[in-house]
Amino acid sequence: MIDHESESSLTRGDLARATGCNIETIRYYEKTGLLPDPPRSAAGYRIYSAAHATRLRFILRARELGFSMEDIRGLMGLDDGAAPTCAEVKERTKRHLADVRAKIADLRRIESVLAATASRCSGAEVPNCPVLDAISGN
Amino acid sequence: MIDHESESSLTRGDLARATGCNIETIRYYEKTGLLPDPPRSAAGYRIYSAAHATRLRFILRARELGFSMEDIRGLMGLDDGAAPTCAEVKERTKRHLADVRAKIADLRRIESVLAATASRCSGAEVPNCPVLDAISGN
DNA sequence: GTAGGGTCTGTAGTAGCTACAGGCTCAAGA
DNA sequence: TCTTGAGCCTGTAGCTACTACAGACCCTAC
Repeated sequence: MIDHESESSLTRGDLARATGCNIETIRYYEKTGLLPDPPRSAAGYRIYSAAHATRLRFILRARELGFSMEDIRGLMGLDDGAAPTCAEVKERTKRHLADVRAKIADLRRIESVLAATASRCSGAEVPNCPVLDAISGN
Repeated sequence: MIDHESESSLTRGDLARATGCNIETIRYYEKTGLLPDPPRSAAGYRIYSAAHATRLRFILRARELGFSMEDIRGLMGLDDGAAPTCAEVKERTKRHLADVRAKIADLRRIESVLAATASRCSGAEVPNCPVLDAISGN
């Protein structure tokens, strides 16, 4: 059906394998507009090009860096139709970086509480559990 | 309807105010079994006791520490019907602590990439954006 | 009596996927 | 040529942990 000799003509499965992305995720990104609807074969099969693969890799990398789909839409200029300026990208990145740092701070606080209470715990079959007490606020 | 002079007879709104928990969240916790179904007044209004408030505070504190609802169910002995031993609690806490540390490590990796790329970004209206290049893998 | 708040139920929405069911299509082997 | 199995198609439901309604009921105070 699809010419597999041409390197830039991919089925959904091909694209999934080429990018390591779950095949259902690709459909999801299309549904939400992160990926454009690809052209179809006569039988209705999606036909992806190398450009789709490049764009999907961008999305996946941005997701690895913790950007939300909303952020990614912005980074790709899908929110207002125009490619964002470098200044806009920097602004978005800085906002995201601040979020990441806030999350790290939260988790560190949690970590220290957990580590402290777990270390006080004998692990024996005693009635008083320091972990449960700590959660209860005793 | 409900005797507000007795300190351990609360409506859903009372309980929400007393614990700082969203009123809808209380219903959600009941639906999922984290909180027991309270008795009802003649008109069908829920009547909570001080025990409910204590239990809800435990749940909220555990959530603050990042425990999942599944974890909390375990900590309260709702998964197998019996209160967990101290050893079981310690084990759960250690597993959760490992998760938290893994998340911190992830976020730190993300943070360093974001900080490095953002700092390379001029913020000018130039065509080449170091952030987008970094995401693209260039 | 009535106005206002509170409460009740059920349902739908959020993010970011993931996992089917049931049907169609395609390529390869007998 | 027929069949078999893999792949693709669509729509829908599930996940976590909530949150936000609508529309009906109830309770209290004036």
